[in-house]
Order: sequence, then C-alpha cells, then structure tokens
Amino acid sequence: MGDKYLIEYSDDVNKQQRTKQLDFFVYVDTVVFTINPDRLLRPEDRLEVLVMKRPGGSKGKWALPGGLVEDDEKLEHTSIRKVREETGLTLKLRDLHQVGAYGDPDRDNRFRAIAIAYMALVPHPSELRPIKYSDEASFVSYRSLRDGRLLEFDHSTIIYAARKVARSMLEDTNVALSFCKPKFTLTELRKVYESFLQYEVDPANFRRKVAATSDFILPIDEFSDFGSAPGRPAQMYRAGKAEQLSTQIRFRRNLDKIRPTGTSKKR
Amino acid sequence: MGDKYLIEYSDDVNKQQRTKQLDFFVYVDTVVFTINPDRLLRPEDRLEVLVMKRPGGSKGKWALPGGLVEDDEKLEHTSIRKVREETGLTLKLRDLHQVGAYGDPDRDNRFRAIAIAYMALVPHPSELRPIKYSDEASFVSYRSLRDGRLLEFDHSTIIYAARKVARSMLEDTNVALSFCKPKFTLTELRKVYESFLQYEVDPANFRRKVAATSDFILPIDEFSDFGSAPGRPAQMYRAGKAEQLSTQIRFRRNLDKIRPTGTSKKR
DNA sequence: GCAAAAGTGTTGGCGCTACACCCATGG
DNA sequence: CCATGGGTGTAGCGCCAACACTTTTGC
Repeated sequence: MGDKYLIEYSDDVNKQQRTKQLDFFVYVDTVVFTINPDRLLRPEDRLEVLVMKRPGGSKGKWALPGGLVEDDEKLEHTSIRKVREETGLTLKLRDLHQVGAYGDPDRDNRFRAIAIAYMALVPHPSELRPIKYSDEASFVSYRSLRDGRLLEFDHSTIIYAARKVARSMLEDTNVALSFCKPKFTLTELRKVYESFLQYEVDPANFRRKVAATSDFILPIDEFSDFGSAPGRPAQMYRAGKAEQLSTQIRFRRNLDKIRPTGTSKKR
Repeated sequence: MGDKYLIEYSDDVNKQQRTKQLDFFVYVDTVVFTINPDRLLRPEDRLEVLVMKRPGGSKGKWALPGGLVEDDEKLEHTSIRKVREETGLTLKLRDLHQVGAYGDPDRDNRFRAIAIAYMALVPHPSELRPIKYSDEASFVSYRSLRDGRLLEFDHSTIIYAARKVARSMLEDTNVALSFCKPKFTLTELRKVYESFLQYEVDPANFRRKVAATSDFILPIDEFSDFGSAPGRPAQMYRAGKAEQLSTQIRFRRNLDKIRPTGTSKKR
C-alpha cells in the first residue's frame, strides 16, 4: 500500500551517499512550558507542559505537538507551524530554544524517525481563556507527566531534557522573562525559578540577585492591583535589554532544610 | 548525472506525510577537542580541534569529520564510524556528547542537509605519534579556526557551540578527565580548564576545588618524572568514580585583570 | 464600623562560607 | 623553576527579623 516517490538529487555526493537508502523522517517536536500562577499550588506543581492527543495515537496517551519538516523550512519554523496547527497556540521565534536531536533507530516502530526537540516558554494562558486550546490539546502539570507511561514514544525523555535545558538557561540568560507578561511582579518572576528548581527561593535574596544585573528588569510606575489579592501591592517591572546575566542566578539550598513533599504551606 | 531511487514507506502515516517530498540528508558531524600540553603555549592556544580536507571540498578549507547516518545506526555510532574512517582516530562512546542539530535550508547549497553535531574530548596524541592521523586530517588550534573563512559550511558555528557545551560540562561533570590519560597530574587537569576558559587559573585554588568533591580524582603512588620537566615532581592521580561534581568548578576572575579585549561594565 | 489578625511585598542585617590573591616551603 | 600547602581579607549569600501595605475576620 505504501506510496512511491521518485527521489532525485545532485551527483555531487560521494559514493557512500549514492548507495544510501533514503527513508529518514525528520520531525520537530516542541515542549511548551508555562507556569501556573495559582497561589495555592506548591512550587513543584506549577510547571506545566502543552501536550495533545494524536489522532492515530495510543489510547489515553499524550504526545508533544510536532510534525515533519517541510522543504525549505527552517526547523524553528516547523516548530511554530505544528504547535499552531495542533494546539492553536502561536509561539514567538525568540522564545524557541533547541533541546537536542533524538534519532535512535527504534524510537518509532513505524519507520526511522529523527526528532529535533525544541523548547518554548510562554506566559500562562490568563484566566480569560480556558486552559484547553482545543479538545485534544491542553497544559498538563510536569510532575504528573513524569510517569512516562502517559506519553508516547520517548517524549518523556524529551520533556525531562527540556526542563534541564531551561533550568540551566535560567541561571545565566533572561529566558525567565519569556514566562512573564510585559508587566510583571518580582513574585511572578520568582515563581518561574521556583518551578524549575522545584523548591522555594528566599524572596529577599532573589530580589537582590536580579537587581545585581543592570538592565535585566526595570521598575515601572505601577503596582499590582488584582482586586482580591491580599497583602501589600507589589512593584511592577518590565523587561530590560540585558540578554546575558552578568552574575549567575543559582540558589544553593541547605539540604537539611528540604521539606518532605506533601507537607503543606510553611509558617 | 543524478541517480534516481525508489522510496517506499509504510502507509501508517498521516496525509501530510504522504504528500511530503523526501530529500533530507541526515548527517552527523563531530568536533573532537584535545589539549596540547606544550608548556610554551599560552592557555588560550592549547585547545585544538580535529579537522580534515574533504575530497570534493572547497580549496584550502577545513571541514569537520562527518557523514550520512546509515539505516539502523545510532547517531553516536555514525559519529564514531565517520571519525575513524576519515581521520583514523577511534572514539569511545562515553566521550561523546551531543551539541545540537543544524538544519537551515541553505546551510548546504547542494541539497537539504540536517547535521547533528557531536563533541568528543580525547587526550592529546602523545609525542609518540605524529599529530596528523592521515594526510588529510590533523588537529588545528581552536583560535586559528575562529576565522570562519577557513571552514566549510557552518562548521565554524558548530565548533563554537561545541566549546560552549564543553565548558559548561566542565563545571559540573567529570568530562575533563576525558582529556587526560589514565594517569595524570593536577597541572594537566588544570590546563584543560584553562584551555576552555581561555585564561589562567590559580593552581592552589584549583587543587582545593577538585579535592572538595570526593571520589573525583584519586592520588596514586607515583610522581611525574619527565626528564626534561623543570621544577618539583608532581603527584599523579587517576580518575575516581564520581561523574557529577558536588561543587561547581567555576573560576570567577577579577574583571580589572581581564586582558584588553572588551567591555568593562559597571559595579 | 472598627480594630485586630493574617497575608504578601520590601528592606536591613548578621554570620558564615567560598575563594581570589599572596606567600612560604620543598623538591 | 614548579608543585604543594597555608593564610587572609573580602564579597557573596543563606537565613532571619522587622517593617510596609493590603485584605479578611471578629465583635
């Protein structure tokens, strides 16, 4: 039943190339991260990933949005196109970062598939819209996906690698701002770090660290005012121009003080 | 002229896949780093990359070893195979690390080529052998290759990315040991870090840092004794079992003392 | 209504650790 | 001349406490 195609290519290749079978499928899969700002969630549970149900996929399993690269299409463009087609979300090019390539011969039992994984960081879809972008796509918490059986192929591996890439980029680039809306508070920014580190960060130290790099974030003449929010209104900020942080933002934690998961809030 | 091939594949793919042209070539290119231990070299000049002349390549330009992935071949295996074929050097699987994928439509003017880049760290070929592995392949200093015009395709970009990956892995894994022979001195290990950081590191601090992580390196009952080496003989070490370093090995340098290439910033 | 309590953001400070720079010693 | 080890001043940072400004609760 397989369709047949004629493939012709330049003869300016060496012998090995001419005797080569061509049955590679080059995919791009995308891990879209977001931070759920819900105050009731613990920091470890705020990180969410955009996943979908593939039409012909295994029952009950999630998959990352992704698809074949087209001719004359940049890899990043494939990522943006497939995410929009399959989930309705439109990514910005500058929010995309490559995670790596996955090409083991047996990673897809249908044919030889090379997947190039990208990662994107987006603000949480605000309370205005529902969390689901379509019937078949939604944001799901990262922790619940750590059970690899919920995901198709090696997508569990890819998501884990994407989080590692993101966490390491948080330390010395301004990618964290991708998670935030144009105007944001320091607490929102701090929650980004907490979500990837999977533990809480001291607000005072965090404030000093981000202030240490000039032109990273800039205060604006505005304060948070989300009607029902208790507490002192927070200073609002906008992104500065610094893309590379001069001082690495890393939080070592005294291992004795890590609380067992399951205990509720502090204080 | 161009050869023609029949390509047949499973029908278990969706509509978009069936209407897709298949003319992707999946390559693996490998950046093999080594450290030249020559005492006369400055730390910035010790880092070297294994490059070769392609048979049909542009005149006078170097290229990274690499080639097409074969059916049922893991990407890492392609890397090892092509490096051995083209340069005679046999890499170990555990020394390979993925750098990333490069797939812009115009990166190869002959056809659509997806390159997956790997990086490997090897001890410097000792004085026993010549530096050249074959007439067409040799180690060339990283700094001289920074002039992108000496390299084909986007290989200059790939090498730069590979160095960044290596430097970041040096900070918290034991990859630096890949550069060393089974028995090595602390100075040899320090030169590895200096080569990637591109500046000198205080020997005393370096010693304390590597000693801080247990089971990273282990002293053996032997001392360096290279007749012509001046100074006190150095304690020799062998690799320990630790793969992940407990303390990050990073050397901040007083910004005032950085050589005159750059921007001095605030504070 | 009003006062107290509780929740959140912001600022200051103490104490400890890491470490960059320097120096002494020994092969 | 180079490897090894010690010492010291200092900057960074983890932790805690106090304060500022708001909503919520109790009577």
